[in-house]
Amino acid sequence: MRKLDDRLLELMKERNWKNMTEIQQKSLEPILSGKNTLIIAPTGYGKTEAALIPILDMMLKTNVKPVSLIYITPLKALINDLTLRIEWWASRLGFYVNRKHGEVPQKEKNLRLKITPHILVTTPEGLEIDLDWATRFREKYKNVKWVIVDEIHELIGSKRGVQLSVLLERLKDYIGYDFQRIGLSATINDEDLVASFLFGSSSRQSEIVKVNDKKEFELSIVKLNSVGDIWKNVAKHIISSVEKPSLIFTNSRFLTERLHEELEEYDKDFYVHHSSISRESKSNVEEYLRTGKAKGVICTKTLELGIDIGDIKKIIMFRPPPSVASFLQRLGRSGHKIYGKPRGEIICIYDHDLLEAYAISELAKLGKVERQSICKPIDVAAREILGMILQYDEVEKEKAYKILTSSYVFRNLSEKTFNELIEYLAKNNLITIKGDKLSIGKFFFKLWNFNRNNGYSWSRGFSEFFSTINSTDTFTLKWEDKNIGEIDAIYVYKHIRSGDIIRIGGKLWKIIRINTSRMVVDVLPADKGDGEIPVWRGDGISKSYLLPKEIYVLFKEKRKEISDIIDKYVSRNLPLPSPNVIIEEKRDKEIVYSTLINEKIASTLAHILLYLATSKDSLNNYARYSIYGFSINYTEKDLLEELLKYNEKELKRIIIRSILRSPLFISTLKEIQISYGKLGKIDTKEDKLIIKDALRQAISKYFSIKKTIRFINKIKRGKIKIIKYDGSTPLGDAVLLQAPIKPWITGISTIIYDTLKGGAYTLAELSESLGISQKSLEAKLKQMRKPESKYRIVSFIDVDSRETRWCLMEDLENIVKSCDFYTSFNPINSDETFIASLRAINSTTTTDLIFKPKEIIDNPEEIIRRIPFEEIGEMRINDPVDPLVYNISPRFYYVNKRVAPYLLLNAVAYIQNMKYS
DNA sequence: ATACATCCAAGAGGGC
Repeated sequence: MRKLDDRLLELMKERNWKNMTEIQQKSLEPILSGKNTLIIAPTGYGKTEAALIPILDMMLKTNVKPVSLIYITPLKALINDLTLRIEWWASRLGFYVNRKHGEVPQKEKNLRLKITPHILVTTPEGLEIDLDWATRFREKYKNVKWVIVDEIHELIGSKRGVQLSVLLERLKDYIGYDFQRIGLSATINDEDLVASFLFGSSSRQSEIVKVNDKKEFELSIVKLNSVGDIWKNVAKHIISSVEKPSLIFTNSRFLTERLHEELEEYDKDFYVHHSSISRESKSNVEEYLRTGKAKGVICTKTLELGIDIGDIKKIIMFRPPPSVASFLQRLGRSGHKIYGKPRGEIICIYDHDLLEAYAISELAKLGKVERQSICKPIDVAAREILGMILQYDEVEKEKAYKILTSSYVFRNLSEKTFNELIEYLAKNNLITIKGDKLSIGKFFFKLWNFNRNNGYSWSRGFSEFFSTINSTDTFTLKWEDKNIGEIDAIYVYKHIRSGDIIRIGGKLWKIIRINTSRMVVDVLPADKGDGEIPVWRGDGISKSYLLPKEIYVLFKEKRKEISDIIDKYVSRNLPLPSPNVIIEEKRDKEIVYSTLINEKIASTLAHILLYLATSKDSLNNYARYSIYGFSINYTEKDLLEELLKYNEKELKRIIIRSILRSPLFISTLKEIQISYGKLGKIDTKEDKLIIKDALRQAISKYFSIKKTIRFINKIKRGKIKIIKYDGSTPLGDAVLLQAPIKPWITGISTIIYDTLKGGAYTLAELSESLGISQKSLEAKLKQMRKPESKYRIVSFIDVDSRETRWCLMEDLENIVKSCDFYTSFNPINSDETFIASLRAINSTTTTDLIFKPKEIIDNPEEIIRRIPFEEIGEMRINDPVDPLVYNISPRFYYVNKRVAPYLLLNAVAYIQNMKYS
């Protein structure tokens, strides 16, 4: 074996290294001989040094010029950590290191132009920015000899990974050198796939090195008694089982907060960590872990990967993780020292939790991990074409196509699709095609605007162009100048009012002010009160495809750990759960088909049933799906049976149509259309390219057409048996716990109706949550208050904020009674006398009614009786002694007389509020 | 009661 440079050996001594770890030794040879290398080992095995040390050795031995090495890693926190770690070695050898991500101070970033770093640590987005936009620094990249991609398993299945794979090809083409590629990864299923993905068009020899991963771990699985207060039981159990310091993983942000609320009753040394609390609070919590202050930290996936958080004694998982990969990552956060054995516990609540827990632990022991799937998102190709044009000003078609197809992901992108794509981009003026040259189109910098405040309402910040991650609207919680956390905008609009107490980051906060234009909620610390925990909306975590198969094995082997569940089937004379049996359970409002099934097949079937139900029934239908089956709330007919009548061709058509109707497809469409430069409504003819791409992306993520057809064929042939049962099963119960899916209804008024339901919103809030401009929304709202509207709405004045709010007519009575709008409908003085001026629709004469607010409060029916027409065209109030009131009185248009009393009270409350305060 | 996470302008020119 080649001898490492003496200076490196010295440094190892300085670090007190007796030996290099196994993975470090194994990596030396392939890297030193210039091979592209994929290094696979669990966290904590020293993978970074395994790649770094041989590269530093080569850097010492050859006369390298900066930038020599690019180190790419997916998280900002990792960049900060790694920079220090790399700097330790590099600075002692005379090499400069620089980091780049969105939160690095400008000053530090500017430094790299003065002193070019030998090693640059950044994200995929950071590389994108440099190639596309950093005109000067880009030149320095021409010296790059090595690229390391860290945590590659985190990138591979996502658009970020696709983006990176193209970027590497762009880099290679730009510098004209086939640099050496090194990937670092945790245990993965398909090593060869990851390798091809990373190595792309490089013609270097390649090698995969890995350590024989010991799958040893200590794991206990407990099921808690669900009698009594389940939260108290969980808290008590955790208190008895926790070992300082522990990580307590949950599967949602809500649950981390909820669990903390219970645990802090027993012990103050528990903390919360998830993505919606501020960076500052997160780093505090991480510090508490390292210093030993924290007994336990309750967290989500945020702590699955990332920076060193010290020695964790025990991992507690509150309900099973969604996949084996995630289980191993979570467990791997304990026993971090190389030969330490990870120790953990899974707390189960439901029967199916127990099934998943045993299945996951079994799979982990067998060394089975989920396979990654790579899809071919054309929207990312579009972005990369644009990136190349930014880089070169002008790019030949041929060159753009060649670079794209040299990446592993787009290797099969046909010339036809490529041409369709660039012609479409040209049509939308994102690019201009002149002969065989592509250049930037006049719409590009309007869409990707430099100054969002001066831009059009639809324009995006230019910086967003570099990221493939789409972000949702959120409000930032601020206490004075400090960021506390973030809450979904929709949740703020629907549930938060000033004065409320909320719980976030494990602390209570009082809402002081909601600023919708700055998207900021001002809060103050509160020390008591029942804090409401916000709900954040995500995509839904899908469960591993390995689970239903492995759970079937557990049942086949009649494992004693799940004997309670087996008994429930045996005692009901039912066959044990299997992929070959569907138990059709008639439940309260829905039919549940319980079985063991791939989640994507279940999802496809649920969507088909929903589609069939909505075409027969109403818009109130919903369906559910999970690995335990699917359900539909339509009981008139057996829709699954009906499905068996169709032939394969018809089936396929129905499946596509159901998918096109699903919110999953629609949101995918909305997400990607911006990359194509398409704003507003999609046209089924004009925008076929986007529709096709969205359909393919949605299908690969959420559905499975082929497998579903095969599944239905199996039912037809009797290979899958359907058993009707007039009762319930544990798997059926699991299906009913899933959130229902609802049809996407075209037609803006239904969407407005759905959004308004149960609440009252301002125009700005509605426009924000619906993504419709205020102007067109207002026109629609005015239409919807007219008597002929299917969904009747009304507006009133929110006296506290003096804004107009809109709500459903049917909801007004409840809103009047709710404490949220108390001041808006309860006049300060209800003994004053007012005159209501009413005009009928299409009439010019007005009728006046004299009333005191008190009379309305006491007997609203009386004033309704005095109104001479059913529908009021215009209504406002007057004061017999103060004629000015008429001018400031709010006007109400198209009001049904049944709700008029409430609006009169609203007008009085508003006027008195103006007069007296 | 419900369903996670990640990312996001360079660099010239002016003022002190």
